[in-house]
Amino acid sequence: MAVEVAGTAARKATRNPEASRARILDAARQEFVSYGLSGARVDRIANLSGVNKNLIYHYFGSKDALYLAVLEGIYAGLRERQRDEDLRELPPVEGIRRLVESTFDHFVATPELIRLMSVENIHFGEYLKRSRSIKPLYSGLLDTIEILLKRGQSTGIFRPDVDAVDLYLSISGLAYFFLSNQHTLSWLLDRDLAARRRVNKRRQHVVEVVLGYLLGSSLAGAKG
Amino acid sequence: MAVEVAGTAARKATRNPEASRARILDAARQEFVSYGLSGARVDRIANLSGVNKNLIYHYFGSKDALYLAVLEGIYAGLRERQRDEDLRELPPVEGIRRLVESTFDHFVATPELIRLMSVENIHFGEYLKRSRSIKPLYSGLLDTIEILLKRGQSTGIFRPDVDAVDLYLSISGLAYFFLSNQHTLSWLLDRDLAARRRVNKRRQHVVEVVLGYLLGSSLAGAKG
Amino acid sequence: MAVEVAGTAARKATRNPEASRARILDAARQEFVSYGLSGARVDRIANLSGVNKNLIYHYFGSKDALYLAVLEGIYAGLRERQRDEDLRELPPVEGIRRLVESTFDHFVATPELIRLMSVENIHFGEYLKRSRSIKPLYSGLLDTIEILLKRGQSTGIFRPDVDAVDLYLSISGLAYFFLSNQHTLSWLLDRDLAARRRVNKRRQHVVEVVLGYLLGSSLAGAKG
Amino acid sequence: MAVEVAGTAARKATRNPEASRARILDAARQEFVSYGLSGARVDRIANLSGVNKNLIYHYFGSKDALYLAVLEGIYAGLRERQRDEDLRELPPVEGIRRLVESTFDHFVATPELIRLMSVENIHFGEYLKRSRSIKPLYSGLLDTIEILLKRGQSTGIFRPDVDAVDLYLSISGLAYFFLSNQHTLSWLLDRDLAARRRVNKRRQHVVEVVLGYLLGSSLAGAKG
DNA sequence: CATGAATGAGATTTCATTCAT
DNA sequence: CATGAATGAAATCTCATTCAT
Repeated sequence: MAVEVAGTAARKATRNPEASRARILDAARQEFVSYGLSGARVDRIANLSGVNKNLIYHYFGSKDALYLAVLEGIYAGLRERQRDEDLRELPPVEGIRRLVESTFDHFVATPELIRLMSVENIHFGEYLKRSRSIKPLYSGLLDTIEILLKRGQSTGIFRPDVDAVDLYLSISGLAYFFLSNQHTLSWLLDRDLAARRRVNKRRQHVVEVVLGYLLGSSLAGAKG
Repeated sequence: MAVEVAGTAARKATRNPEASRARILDAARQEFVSYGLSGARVDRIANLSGVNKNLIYHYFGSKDALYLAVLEGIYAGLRERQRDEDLRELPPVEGIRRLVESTFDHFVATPELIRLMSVENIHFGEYLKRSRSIKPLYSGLLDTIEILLKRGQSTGIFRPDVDAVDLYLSISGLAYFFLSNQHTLSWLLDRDLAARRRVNKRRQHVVEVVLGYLLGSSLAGAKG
Repeated sequence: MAVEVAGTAARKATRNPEASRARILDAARQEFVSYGLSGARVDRIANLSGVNKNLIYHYFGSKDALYLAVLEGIYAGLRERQRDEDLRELPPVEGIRRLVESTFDHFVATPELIRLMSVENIHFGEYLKRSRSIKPLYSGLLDTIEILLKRGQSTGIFRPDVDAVDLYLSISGLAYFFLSNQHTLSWLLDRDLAARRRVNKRRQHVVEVVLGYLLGSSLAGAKG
Repeated sequence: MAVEVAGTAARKATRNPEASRARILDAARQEFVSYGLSGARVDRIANLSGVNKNLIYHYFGSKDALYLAVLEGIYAGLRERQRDEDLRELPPVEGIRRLVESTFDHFVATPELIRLMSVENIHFGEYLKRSRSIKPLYSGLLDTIEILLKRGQSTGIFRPDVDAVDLYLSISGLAYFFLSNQHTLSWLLDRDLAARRRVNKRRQHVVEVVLGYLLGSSLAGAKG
């Protein structure tokens, strides 16, 4: 009888275990994203998902385990979209540009990701480390970067001595900080960092910084 | 003649309000940094600081107000050390380099700052916005960057069309992400990002990225 | 097959929400009546009602809200028993006599009412004013008095110029003070005002005062 | 140096034990009157009186003892003003009228008295009973009433069989209820009972009720 | 006489979790 | 599979009172 209605309001029982499970996960993601791990409330998750609180424990065992399930789902989405393997064949500059842009875009499109990454680091990454599913997602990422770097360096367009890890951290960090700390920064700098124009501008800037660094002569490293 | 003993164990009452207040703030900083706002426990702060729990409420009024006091203290420290005004007189490249380095160094030296910034953004910056003391600290920062940029651009060493806000976000972000997300990144990338060598290398990299971007021709922005 | 045992000792959980709610309300009434609002203790209410303390918050939200619920229950009982509408048809003297007696009797039968009225006035009636349910109970009362007064005055038995509000206040006040201040008055006047004989005597006295006033010539108002 | 300033704001230390003691009592009266015994806060009394909290304990020993001191002060004032002995010589009607009026007037002039009487009865009169000073104040009251009654009855103007205790309770109760329950009654009856006109009207009404009863034929007691 | 600092016990309220059906 | 009722432990906060000077 129950009609599935999209939205966030509470709904009636479905007698459909898959749907219940999914709705719990959905609500939990919202809750953990909004309030962090300690700040999240199981009661609110139950209300939001429209299921009985006990079902949450039935399916997930504990608040912590539920958080971990949410975390895994979010990270899976991140790496799925980055799909870096496709980039390996591209011309190096184009490949890097695409990697920078897709990283930036995914961060922008999934603010939940940013917040959960912050939350997880507040908790010293201990839940991430418990996960079996997340780490494998990262296996190919550095390889992709390394391949693009090597190809770019072999033709002399990219500066030598660029570390793939550092480059990855820079690509992510240039987008991440801007987004993760948007609330404090907007206030402190008197700019609305969430404004569409600002975001677009930032995207271009990040690309320029990464490519400017890679393409620039290494003189920059010399004493100013 | 109670001897002041350094460390974290509880101590006896001091009958010295300044000292009590300071010890509470100290313990609170540790607690909020370790567990976030929701995860922090007033009991632990009382134990850690060696004062009666009530004294915390006597001096600070509430857990939230105590958090705000900690936040203000931390931010004051950040901007105090950045002391950007001194940099305005330097040659532009040198000025930027110093700004990058001091930002990086302060972040590294004050891991508490990074964590509290994360915590605060998880809470949408609402406590920061309540503070009267923090925002003024940021008033001169963008001016400094703008001055250095202008001077560098007027002699043609810096690329044109660089936005001071974007530059500041990049300088900070390149250091911040690496530090704030150290726990998850170390695990996912199979590198110990906290290792001294890694940190030093990162410092140099960040300088190179920023200067590489500023000094590089703007061709980088062109299609790959 | 848990057997319901009457009394005030704690009982096991009933898994019957109506019963739990009722037991909480019951215990709360006793507690607020005995100690006032500030003096009441949620812990005692929990013990007395035999439920977990949290259940009180689950059902009522806060100590204050629980107090309001108790207050509403008590007032509802008062006006229900007064059932003044029935009196409108009676001969005026008989109607007033019955009103006086039923008011007196209900006050005597429900000492909790008197105490809660005192408690509420100590708190400036602020909870009463928050209630949506109480005020409507009083809508017909003054009408009833007015009707009886008019009819008695038209035949000349009741003195003219009697204000219904004043009459109601006198009817209530003559009974109320005797009961509400019983403890101090018994001590100060060296009489046991709670004694059955005294109460019966007082009941008769109150009727006589009210009717004596209404039936007497208005000469009494003249300078002695 | 310290200048004595009238008012309720906190003042500096006076090094004047009598003044300090008086100021504490003053503030305590306000506090107990406003919030009752359980609701009163020692901290507020200290602030209000402008003395160190410890001094309160120095002079009065405990919150309870301070409350008792306030209570005694208030009751002393009541009986002092009633000065019923003066009334014994008056013509009976005049004597009763004066007693009614002075009781009413003192209640109106000293709202604190009404509230403390309520507070004390909420606490079952247990503090009053501990007082040595209060009870003696009431010794002559019933005698006065009895004398006036006897004289009025001997000349036939007053009805026979009037109990002095009942009469006293009626005189007080007719004024007390109107004042003590002003907050709830004003709300429930949709009348501002605190309005000057209302109070004046009530005063006259109370006199009329008492004298109407005393002067009326005892037929009123007969079945209506 | 007087004070500012500090305390301990206990108050209200919260919250993850389990019970009984 | 699913639920509404209930719980225990612990959280934040309050308040009368005492300490040390």
